[in-house]
Amino acid sequence: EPEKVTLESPEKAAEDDEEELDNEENVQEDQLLVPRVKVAEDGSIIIDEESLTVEVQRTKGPNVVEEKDPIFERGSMTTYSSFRKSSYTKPWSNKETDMFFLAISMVGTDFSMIGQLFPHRARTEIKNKFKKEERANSWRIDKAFREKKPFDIEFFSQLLEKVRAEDEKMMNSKIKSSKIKPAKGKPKAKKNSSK
Amino acid sequence: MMQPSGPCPECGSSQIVEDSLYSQTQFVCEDCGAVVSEGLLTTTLSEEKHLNGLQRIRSLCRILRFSSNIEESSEVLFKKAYYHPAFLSTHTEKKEALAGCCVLVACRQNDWPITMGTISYLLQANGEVMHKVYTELIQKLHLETPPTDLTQLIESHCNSFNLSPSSCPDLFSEDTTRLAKRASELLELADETWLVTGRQPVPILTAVTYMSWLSLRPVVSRLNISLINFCKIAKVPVPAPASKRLIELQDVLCKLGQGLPWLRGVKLDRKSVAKYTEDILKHRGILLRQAMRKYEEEWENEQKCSSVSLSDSEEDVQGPPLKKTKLDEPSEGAASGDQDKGVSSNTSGHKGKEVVLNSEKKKSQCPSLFLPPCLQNPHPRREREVVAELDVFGDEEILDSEIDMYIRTPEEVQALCQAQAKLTKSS
Amino acid sequence: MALPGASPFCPLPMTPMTPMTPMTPVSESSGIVPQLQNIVSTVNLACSLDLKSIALRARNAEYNPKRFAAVIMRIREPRTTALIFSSGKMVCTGAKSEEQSRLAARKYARVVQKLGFPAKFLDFKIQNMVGSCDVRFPIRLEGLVLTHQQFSSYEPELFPGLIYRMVKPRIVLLIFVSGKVVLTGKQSHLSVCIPLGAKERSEIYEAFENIYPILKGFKKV
DNA sequence: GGTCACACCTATTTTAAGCCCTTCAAA
DNA sequence: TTGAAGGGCTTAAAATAGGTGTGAC
Repeated sequence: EPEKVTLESPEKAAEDDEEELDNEENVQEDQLLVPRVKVAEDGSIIIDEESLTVEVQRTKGPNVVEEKDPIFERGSMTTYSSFRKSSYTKPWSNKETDMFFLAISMVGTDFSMIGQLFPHRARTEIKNKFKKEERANSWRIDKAFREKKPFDIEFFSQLLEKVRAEDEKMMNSKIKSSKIKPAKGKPKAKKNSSK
Repeated sequence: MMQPSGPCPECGSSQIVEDSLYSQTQFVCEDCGAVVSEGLLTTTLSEEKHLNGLQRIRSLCRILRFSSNIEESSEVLFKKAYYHPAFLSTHTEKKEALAGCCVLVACRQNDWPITMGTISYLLQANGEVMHKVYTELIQKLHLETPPTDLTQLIESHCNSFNLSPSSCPDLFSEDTTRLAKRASELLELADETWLVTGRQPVPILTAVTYMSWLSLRPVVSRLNISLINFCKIAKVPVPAPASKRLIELQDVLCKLGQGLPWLRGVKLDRKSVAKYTEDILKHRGILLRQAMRKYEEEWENEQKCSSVSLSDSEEDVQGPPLKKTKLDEPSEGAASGDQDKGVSSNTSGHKGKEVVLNSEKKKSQCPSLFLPPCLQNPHPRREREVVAELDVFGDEEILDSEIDMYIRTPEEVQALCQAQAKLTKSS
Repeated sequence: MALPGASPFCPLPMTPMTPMTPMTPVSESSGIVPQLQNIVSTVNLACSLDLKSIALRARNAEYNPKRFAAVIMRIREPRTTALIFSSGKMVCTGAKSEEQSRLAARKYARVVQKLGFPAKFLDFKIQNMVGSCDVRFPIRLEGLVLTHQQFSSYEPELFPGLIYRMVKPRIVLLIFVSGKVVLTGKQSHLSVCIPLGAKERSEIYEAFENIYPILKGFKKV
C-alpha cells in the first residue's frame, strides 16, 4: 500500500480522523514526490518509499553518490515546511458578543471564569475577544465593567444556550436558502460535532 | 539481553549486531568492528545524545550529498556547541535540532544553498525550534553566516519539478536548465521590484518557476494550466504563499510591459503577460531604470513638500504619493486583468484595452510602481492618535472612589463563592 | 532647544529627544521621533499576599495557580495590566509613558491596600520600553544583513523583519521592508542615577538616530 | 540518588509584516 | 475554483516565579 506522502504536518494529518480516508485517496492520485521521513532513535534518518530509500546507516567509507535519485540530485531540495500549532477561533456572533459583555458585567475581567461560562470557548479566546473589543469598542468594555450585574450561572447558561440555538438556526436557514436552488444539493448538513 | 538501542560509541553507526560466536552474548559494530560491551552501553544520556546528534549530521550530509568538507565542519561545530555552557542544560528537542543547525551553519559558510525548512523537515523538527536554536547558536558561539543566496537555490528547486518527457506530456515537459535560467531572471526581477524582501523564499521560487515554464512556451495549452495544476503535473507541493507571489510578479510584468512601445494597445493582463515575458525580461534593465528614475524624482519631491508637516509621521501619511497611489493602484489592477473592478478616478470607462495609459497618467502612478506590496496596500488605519500622555505625571492623587469600583462587596464575594462551587461541581 | 536643521515641526511640547547630545552638529537629526508603545515596570509592595483572597475580592483580577502563579489585574486608566505575585513583587505592563506606568502601579498598590494588605511602594523601576516609528522609505533588508552581519539576523523563512542588536545603546530593533521600525530594550545598570526620573527613553531615541543613517543607505536598489 | 544551576513552560504588554487557517462570497 | 477577509500565531525586550526538564557532581 502506498504511503501517504505529503508535507502536511503529521499532527494535523492525525487529527482529522474522519477525513483520513479521503485524504489518502487524494494523495494517492497526486503522489507528490516528497519523501516520507523518519528519524530513528540513534539519529539515523530513514526515508520511506522504496524508490527513495537512501542508505544512511553507514558512517564510514566513501560518500558514493547515486545520480538516479531525482529528489536529491543536485545536492539539495527546497522543502517548504510549516509547523505551527493550528488555532482557529469561531467568529463571535452579535448575540454571543452581547453575552460576552454580560459576562464581563457579572464576573469582571476573570477570563478563566468567563471561559467556564462559555463551554465552547477557551480562555485565550476570551482574552483575545477582550483585547479586540478594548481596541474597537472600549466604551462597551467600560460600560459593561461599570454596570455590575448579579452573577447568576443558571440564568447565564440558559440564555447562552438560547442564543447558541438561535445562531445555529440562523446558520441553518442561511445554508438551506442557499442550497434550495440547486434542488437536491448535498445532504451535507453539518456533521459538526465541534468538540 | 536486549539489543543496544543507541549507536556505536566508537563511530556512531547503528549497525550493531549480536555476535553469537562467543559463549557470552556480545554486540559488535558492523562498521568499525568495535565490541560494544556492557560498560560502553551505559554511556551517560548526554553522551548518547551527543552521538545521536553526530549521526543526524552524518545522515543529513549523506542524504543531501554534501561534500566531506561540510560534513566535517558540521561535526566540529556540533562537538563545540554541544558542550558549550549555553546548550548544556537545554531540552532534548533543542539538542536534536542543534545538529541540524550546525549543518546549516556549515552550508552557509561554504556557500551551499539550502533552506532551514529542508533541514527541519528531514530531522522532523519543529521549524520554530530550529530557528530558535540556530539564532542561539549564532549568538552564543559568535558565528557569522552569510544568508543563503536565493539565486543559488533556484537550480535545485527547478530540479525538484518533475517535467521530464518521460513523466509528463511533451507539451508540458521542459528542460531543467532552460527552466532554471528563465526562472533566475524572473527572480532577479522580483527582487528588484521588492517582491522578495521579507517573504518566505520557497514560495517565491515556486512562483518564478511556474512563470518561467509558462513563458518558455506560452501556448494556450500551457497558459490554461494554473499554478496549482502545474505543481500537480510536476508532482511538487504548492506552498500557500506562492499564489500571492505569482500575482505580484504578474502585476510587475504587466506594469513593465506597458513601457514597451510595441505593446501599446495590447491587452496585458495577468494571464496573457506570459506571452510577452521574454520581451519584458530582455528589456527589463531599461524599463526598470526608467520607472525607478521617475520614482526617485517623485519621492524627492514628496520629501520636500511634506517636510513642512512631518515630524510625527502619523498625521502626514496624508503626504501625497503614498496615499494617492493607494487610490490609483486599483486602476492599475484593472489594466492587468479585472475589467470592472477597480474603476477609480482615471482610466476606467472602456473595458476593452485600457492598457495604454499615457505618460501623464503614468507619472502619477510611478511612485507606486515598485514599492514593497506592504506599502502599496497599507493597513487601513493602524497608527492614529499620537500622544495625550502629557497630562500624566505619575504623582497625582488617586481617588478612593476610583479604587472602590474594582472591589467586590461582601455580598458579591459570597455570591461569587457560591457560583465557583457550582462551576467546580459541574465540571 | 531647537532641532538642528530647518525643521519647523515640534512634535511634542517637551521634545525630550534633543537633550544633551551636542555631538550631532553635522549629521542632522532624522526629524522622526519614535513613539513609545509599551512600558514595563516593576515595584515591590513589600508584603506577602494571599492571591486567592485578592482574586476573590477584586473584580478586575484573575487567578489560575495551575496556569500561572500570579494574579492578573487590569485597570482602565491608564489602561494597563499588572501581574501580582504572592511575594509582593508586581509587574505593570501596557502604559505608554513612564509617568503613566508609575501612576498605574500606584493604583494597583492602592487596590491591594484596600484589600487589607500593608502594601508599600518600593524600588519602582522601568524595566523595558517599546517604541515604533516609520522612516518612510523601503529598506533592502538583504543588503543590510550583509554589511551589518555581526548585528543582524534576517531569516525570512520565519519572520519578515530583520533583527538588529545594537550594542551602543543596548537596544534591539526590528526593521521591516516597509521602513517601519520597532525598538525595544532598556539598559538597567549603566544609569545608576536617581531611580525616579531615569531618562531611559533617550536610549530608544539614540538607537533610532544611530540606525537612521544606516537605513538611508539601503533605500535604493 | 540528592543537590545545584541552569533552561524554559505557563503569563503580561506592544509594535511591525507575513503566514496559516477558516469562512464566505463572487466568478 | 478562486479570492478576500478576519483572527491568531511568528519575532524582540523585560521583570515576576513555581514546576519541571536537564546534566554535572
